[in-house]
Formats: sequence, C-alpha cells, structure tokens
Amino acid sequence: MPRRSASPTITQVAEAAGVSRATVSRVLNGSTRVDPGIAIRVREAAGTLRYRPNLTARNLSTGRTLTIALVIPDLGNPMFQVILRGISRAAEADGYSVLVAEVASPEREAAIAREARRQCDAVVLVSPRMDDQVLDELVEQISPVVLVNRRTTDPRFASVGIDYAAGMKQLVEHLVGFGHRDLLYASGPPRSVANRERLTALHALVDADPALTLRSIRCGSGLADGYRVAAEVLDSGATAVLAFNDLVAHGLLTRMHELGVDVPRDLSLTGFDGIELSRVLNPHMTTVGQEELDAGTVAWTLLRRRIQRSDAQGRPEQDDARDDVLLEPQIIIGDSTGPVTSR
Amino acid sequence: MPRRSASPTITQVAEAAGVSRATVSRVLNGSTRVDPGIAIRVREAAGTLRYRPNLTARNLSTGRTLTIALVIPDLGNPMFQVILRGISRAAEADGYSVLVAEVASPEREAAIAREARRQCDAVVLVSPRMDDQVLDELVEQISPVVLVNRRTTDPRFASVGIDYAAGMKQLVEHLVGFGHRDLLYASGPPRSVANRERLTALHALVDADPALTLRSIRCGSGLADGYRVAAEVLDSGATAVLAFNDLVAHGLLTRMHELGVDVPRDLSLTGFDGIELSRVLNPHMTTVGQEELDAGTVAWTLLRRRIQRSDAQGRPEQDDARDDVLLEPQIIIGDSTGPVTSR
DNA sequence: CTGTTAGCGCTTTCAA
DNA sequence: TTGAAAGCGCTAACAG
Repeated sequence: MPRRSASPTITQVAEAAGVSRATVSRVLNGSTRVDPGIAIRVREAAGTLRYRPNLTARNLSTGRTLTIALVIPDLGNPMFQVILRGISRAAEADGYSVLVAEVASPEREAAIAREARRQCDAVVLVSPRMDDQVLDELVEQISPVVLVNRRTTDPRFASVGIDYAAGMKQLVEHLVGFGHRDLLYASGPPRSVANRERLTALHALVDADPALTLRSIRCGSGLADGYRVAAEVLDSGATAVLAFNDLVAHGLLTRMHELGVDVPRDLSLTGFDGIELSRVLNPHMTTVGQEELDAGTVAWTLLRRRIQRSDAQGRPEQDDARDDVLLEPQIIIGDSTGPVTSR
Repeated sequence: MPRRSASPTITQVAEAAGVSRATVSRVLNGSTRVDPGIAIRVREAAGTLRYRPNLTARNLSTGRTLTIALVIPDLGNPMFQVILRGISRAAEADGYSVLVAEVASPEREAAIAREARRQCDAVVLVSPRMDDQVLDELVEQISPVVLVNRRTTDPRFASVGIDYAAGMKQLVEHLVGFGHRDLLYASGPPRSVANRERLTALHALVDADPALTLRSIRCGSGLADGYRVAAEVLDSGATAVLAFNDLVAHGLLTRMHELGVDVPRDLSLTGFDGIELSRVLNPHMTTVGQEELDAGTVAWTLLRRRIQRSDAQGRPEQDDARDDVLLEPQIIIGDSTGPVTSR
C-alpha cells in the first residue's frame, strides 16, 4: 500500500540529483567543499521534493538535539513566565528549541530533570526546591546545566539569579526612610529557597539596626495567599509589610482596600520581583526588580557556552570557571509605601 | 581515550545479562513473552548499570517522539499561560513532553509550526493569526493538529475554543440590564481572530436591539494598551466599555482611577477571559471565562485521539469526524459594572 | 571534490 | 521464548 505523501528521505534526494547521500548532506549542511553545479542540482532536487531532513535521525547521528529543557516549578507564576519567555526567545535565536517541564510536586523535581535531560542537550533548573546535596548530585548528572534563582555549594555549577539581599536592603532602607521601625514579612512557601534567602537577608538587615523589629507570618506565593492573610497582617500592628513577592502584595492590597485600610496611609506595603502588574495597577506597588536583562536571557548565554564546551569535549579545557551571575535589582518606588502616620 | 561515564547502551546491558539486545528491549518494554528468570537478570543488569534507553535512538526506530509542540503567539499573556499549563499537565500525565514555540512575528507563524512539527508527533496551534487559506494548507501538512481559539473552513480539523459570541451576549445583556445603551468596544489586535469574532458578535447583538449603539476604538491586548486609551474612552461619552480582554480592562481601570473616574458609577467596564487577576483585584472585574475545563486540557484530549489514529494508520478508519469543542463561558459579575447614572 | 562505508542505539520482523 | 539481522535516516570518517 502506498504511504500517502511520506516525507522524502535523503536517499530519494540523492537519487533525484544523481549523487550520493553524503553529498546531499554536505550541500544541505553548508559544507564549502562541494562543486557548485552539483550543489545546485541537489538543491533543486531537494526543493521539488520538498525535502526536510528528519531531525530524529540527525540527532541520533550527531548526538545533539538542539533542544534544551526548562524545568520550572509553576507555570502559573508571572515570574517564571518571564524567565520562560526570555530563555525561549534567546535560545530560538540560536536555533535551539525549548522543552518545558513543570514540576508537579517538589519530590519529583530531580526525576523530572533527569528525564528531561534525556531528550535535550542541556537543562535549565528554575528555582529548584531540593536539598543542596540532592541538587549537587543531580547537576553533575544532567550537566550542562544552569541554575536560575539558586546556587549550589559546588562552585563548578553555573547560575544566575537576583541578588535578593541587595533588593531587600533597598526596600528596607526605603521603608526606614519613611520612619517605619516595625516590619512584618509575609513569607513565601517554606521550601522556596527564594523565601529563605529573603528572610535571611531581612534578619541581617534588622539585626544591624537595633531600632528595627521584624516579625514574619506564613503566607504563600499567590494572590489568594496575600488576600487571605490580610487580617493577620493588620492584627500584628506593624506599620510596614514586606510581601514575599508581588502577587502576594497585590492580594494583600486588594483585601486591605476591602477592609477599609488605606495603603500607604495606614500601612506601607512592598512586593518583590517587579512584575508588570506592579507598575500598572493602582496604586503602583513599591517593589524591586531587574530591569534590563532578564534571568532567562542570561541563563541562555551561560548555557550556550557550556553546551559548546561539552560538545568540544576532546580537550576538556578545564575552563569551567564558575559562571555566577548575580543580577542587581532596582527598587521601583510606587504608591504603596509612605511615611508612618499615627493611626 | 576513555569516555568519562558515557551512559550505557542496550548492548552493554545485554552483555552484562548474557542475552541479546532484542531480549533486553523486550523486557524493558514490558513484553510478556519473556522468561521470568531472564527478565530478572536483565532488570538487574539494567539497574546496576543505571541504564536509561537513548530516546533519540528509540524515536528513530519507532517513528514517534512522544513530544508535542505548542505554537503560541505570546508567552506573556496570562490567557496563553493557562493554555500552556493545561496542555502541559495533561500531556505529561500521558507521558508526552511539550515543546514551546513562541511566534515572534505573525508572518513566521506557519514556518514555525512546520518546523516544530518536524521534531514532534503533533502540534497545537494557539490563536493562529494567519489567513484561513494558509491555515487550511498548513494544518493539512502538520497534522495531527488541534486548533485552539480558532476554527478553519475545513471541517476535518479539530479545534477547541471559547464561544465568544455567547460570552459577549452575556456581557451585553448584563450591561443592558443596568440600563446601558451606549456601548464602546476597546478592540484588540486587528489581526487577532478573537478580536474580530468578538467585534462581530457585538455588532450582531447591537443590531438586534435598535435601542443600542456601538462604537469601537483601537486599543490592543495588554495592560498598557488599556491604560493608554482611557482618555479616548472617556471622550466617547459611552456609559459602558467592553474591553477586548481582561488585561486591557485592568489597564483602563487603573487609568480611570487616576483620572478620578469612578468605576462603575461613572463608567461600567467589562473584560474578557476571566483571568485570575480579575477575580482578586479591586474592584473585581466583570468578565466572562471558562471555569471547569480549560482549553489546554481539552486540546490534549482531542490531540491524543488524533495521534492514536495516525499511529494506527494501517486502517485509516475514516473516523476523522470533526472534533469541534466550543466551551461555554460563564459571566463573572464583579464590581466594575453598575447601573447608569446621570453624570 | 565525491562516493563508499560505518555507524548512532534502538525496535522489530523473521527464523530457530 | 530467544537470537540474528535488518533497518529507522542521517552524518562523518576514510579512501579515491
């Protein structure tokens, strides 16, 4: 039975052009060492047959897939979407495709990453929640890899992230400048490394200034989480609340509004991440974020270099110097923060 | 020179277990026709060697990749993120991976889809902007395919989308119930099919009721677009504005607030899509959206069936009955709409 | 510059 | 039930 319009193979192109498959391959892959006349014949044959090389076969032969995997905790979070977008655009510009793998539950994180690596040349781990030890071992296995928003204890591994401590410093100084002394942190997911680092940074800042007080409450990472804890925030009596991220801040803000609490008159509020929403919605949210370069783009730069290295593994070229980019966030001052007033 | 920790091949497992590669393949792929004792030996060998089949080789051999491509116009839009998330989760549950391809410019849409199809078993086209004719031809080439938010003129092609007309009907009836007669549509991207269909639906509704007036202004699809056209909206004197989507509505809302316009007292405002933001931010936005089933999940259901069909292409089984799912949106009544007041 | 020849690692007939 | 052998479609040594 005749396969209906099975796509042509390199063999058919070779026959049509009256040359060998190797020659077809050379022409189509831009090898200069080929007779111009033959090249034209081959291209014509390929054109009329509408030949497209089978990528799977090529991948098997070359050992490369020109695909990278992005392992991401939550496709619903705007932060991660920005990273996905950045890395997708950068990678595609270099001819690489992006496979997306969402981590359903933190326990499956390592397994998913390993699985993803089997069909890709490299992987980007975004905000992995696993332990340092597990992470170190994993990274070694699935290398080349770049970590986003997380570093490891092993200095060999590349990473890119925001300097959370610097960001928190800017926020706290901003609040302190407004006279706030009694701070509250609405914390993110307990397993989130970003959350732990932000909290640690806050503690360090507050410890350095005896006038300051810091408390924290459990919250979460989404709009609904902020909304939910609003009352608890009020009960605390703090004059300023630093939310784990922008979504939480917006959730809080919404609920405050409903409760008749005026932000920033009654309470100052800051976010983190600098998502678009924070700059457009009313009132504009005070937050910190990275402006020019997004982590996704940087991650691709780092990753590409490592892919090339491991391609040219003939000479290991022990130049695995640590690539560790720490992006400096900028404070974005909105209307959600203001001077302390007696209430 | 010794490859450092090259991953083991099926041949090495076969040697370690003292069997042929074929047997290893059978055991690992769950063929029942294999001696239990041998099966155990093979599994042990595979286990100690930490053997993982090379997927590229398997793909070449089987002709399947267990990967699908999602071709999406804009990774920044929450609507599309929901679709990506839905399809990603559904596909992964069935052992399929998802490749994401963002369409940089509408002209490259078809090319990108074709390219994506080369490394995948099927593709999901989300809100394609190309002409019907181009689309029809493309779909035939890259089949199996499912269209999201777009139908074709060819009844053979599967699609899933929201019933925009039904959604608009609910919004308009809601507004009319509040006494609004003078409506304004803040339109989306001109090439967007969703935009055209929403506008068409609006026209039909307004034409059916002589009391109603409809005007429309050019706007866009993002927060900033809504923000930008706020003044123009006010100048129109309309009492109710239907925004192309929720983002536009939020942008409008923000700017209205800044301009001292009270929503909904001075102006009623509706969105479209029902993104999470609309239900959490203040005031809650009146919009329409799909609640239970998201388009991504449905798309996977449709696509899986078609993949199976084309796998079993021995008997074409001309059961390509049209799969055309039209999801019924529900109105979500928020605080952004209210009765007409004299202003 | 071109063709021949080996594979890449796996699955899958086909015999035994 | 198992093994031998062919082949998926391509690239890349190596001769010529």
